[in-house]
Amino acid sequence: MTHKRDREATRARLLECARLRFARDGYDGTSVRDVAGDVGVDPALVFRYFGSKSKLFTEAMATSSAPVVLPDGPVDELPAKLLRQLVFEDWAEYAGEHPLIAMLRSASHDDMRDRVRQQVCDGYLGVLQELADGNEDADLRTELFAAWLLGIGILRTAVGTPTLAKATEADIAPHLAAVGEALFGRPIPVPEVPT
Amino acid sequence: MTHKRDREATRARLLECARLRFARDGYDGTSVRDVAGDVGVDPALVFRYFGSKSKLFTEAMATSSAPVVLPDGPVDELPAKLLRQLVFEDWAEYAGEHPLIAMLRSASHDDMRDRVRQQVCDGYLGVLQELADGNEDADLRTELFAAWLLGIGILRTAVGTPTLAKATEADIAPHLAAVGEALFGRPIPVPEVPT
DNA sequence: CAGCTAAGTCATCGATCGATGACTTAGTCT
DNA sequence: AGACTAAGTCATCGATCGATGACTTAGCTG
Repeated sequence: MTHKRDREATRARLLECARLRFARDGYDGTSVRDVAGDVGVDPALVFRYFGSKSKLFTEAMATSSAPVVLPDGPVDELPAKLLRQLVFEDWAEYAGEHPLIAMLRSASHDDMRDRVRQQVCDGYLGVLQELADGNEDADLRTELFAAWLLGIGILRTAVGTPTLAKATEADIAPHLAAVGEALFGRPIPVPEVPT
Repeated sequence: MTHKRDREATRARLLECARLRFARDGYDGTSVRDVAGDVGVDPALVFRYFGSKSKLFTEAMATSSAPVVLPDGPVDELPAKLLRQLVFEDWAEYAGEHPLIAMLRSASHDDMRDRVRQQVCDGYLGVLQELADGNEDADLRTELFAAWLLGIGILRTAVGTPTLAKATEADIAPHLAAVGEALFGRPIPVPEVPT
């Protein structure tokens, strides 16, 4: 029965609470004292463990027990999987929203902006690109589709538009198929929604 | 030749600089001292004129010499007009972005969130709704289209995705027509782009 | 010029924030 | 038990922020 004082456990709890705060209130809206208070620990400990608020943010966004993993599988099913992950998955560790959308709350800082762009470009645009193969303007079509998914997520949670906020995956699925086909010129199957 | 000291002129300059700062750096990222400094005036004057930082923000976002005016005209042309206004118009007074997107930078505050939602719902969704007439899920289709426009704007300027950031209105126009038709089941004319 | 009014300034307060370094306490090992 | 180490705390600094109230000065009028 060792460790009531457990460095790694405390560190992990700090990261967990930091994730929630940063996702919900943004970088500026979250103080180190807030995070430390959630854990019930002295604020100075945060600096001992992470060095600075900025490094705490970086590590909190990078590490998660439910990490963001890009979907794979047949290309035709990617749009539906991305919709599910970006819009409908309940990212409990990030206050309910997808980490990317949560991170946009802190995007008034240039380095956060860069981080979001890099994540979008290197991640989501890459897996979508295959869908646009064979079309001219393939890159543009890809980004336009990504813009749609991102916009849906933002309108749903960050803005809180009435109909979209209540919409289910099954409600949106047929329109996903229609828009996907319009952009990529190939049939996009309606995802199976678990009932 | 009266008035080197002109209350209304100074007020107007304060509002102008506040708009730029708030749009570029967000609410938290902008200090009253910043705005006063831009105008070359004492920070205390800001409180004398506007009462509080929050009221300064409200008035700065509400008043503009280039006010946001919802497009009208034939419904078929609305999507193209909205795309132009939301994504391609250079809102110089708001640091280049549409006021709505600029305002999203301050959306970590709940009242800002409410303001954005109200503007979207009462404004843009209203003028778009007519396009979805006759479809089932009319409200949902409308919001999905609005989400697309918003997402394009955000990906273009706030995130800075490479292809979209360089895309012109003429590049996007054909895809606008395709997606619009997919969502609304009616032909959406490609907008005439001035050359 | 005198004097009034309004535009603008100065000094300052209280709170909060990120950050630092010295200190205290809990847990383990001999 | 006593000492050593690492986990956590305390006191505090310096900067910044929003906000307030008393003060100064510019500009018009008689």
